[in-house]
Amino acid sequence: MENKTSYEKELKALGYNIRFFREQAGISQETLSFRAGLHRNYISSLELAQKNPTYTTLLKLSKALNVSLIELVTIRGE
Amino acid sequence: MENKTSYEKELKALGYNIRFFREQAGISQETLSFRAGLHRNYISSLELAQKNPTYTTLLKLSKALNVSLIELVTIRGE
DNA sequence: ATGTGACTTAGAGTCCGTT
DNA sequence: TAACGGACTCTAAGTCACA
Repeated sequence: MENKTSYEKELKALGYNIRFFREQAGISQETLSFRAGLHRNYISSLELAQKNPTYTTLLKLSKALNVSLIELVTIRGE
Repeated sequence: MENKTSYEKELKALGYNIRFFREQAGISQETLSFRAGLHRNYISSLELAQKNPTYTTLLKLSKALNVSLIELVTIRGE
């Protein structure tokens, strides 16, 4: 992907949150990928902020992690 | 697109909200498209729930409409 | 168990014209 | 002004191999 200029901060926060909630749930990327119906490598890319997910993908992730969409996209620590 | 089964409801709510906040702001699809840096026809498709925007596109819309992302995706009236 | 690179294909997003 | 159509371009998203 590489969208270095626009919304880099938001994508990084999203990736950080996905990893945070996933580890809090004590599950691997692979397990999350099963639950969300996404590919394991794609989960990895999202956590590393290398991809820009679609709205429905955000919904899948929020459902699989059992957190609200707002929590998923919240920018923490600033 | 056509994703009739999954997240149809959420996409319709999003489209409805975009239109609602746009009309509340008293601006045309074209004006909104300028502000958001998106194409006029694409705004139309989103309002009609025919497209599934990316995360950064949601952010552009929320910024252009001057509403929070949460307000944009809230499912009302049920 | 996760990251990366290369590749493929479905769909996001643009642009044209017409209703 | 908005909806609709088709034809595009680019990237989201899926799959595989290997580190």
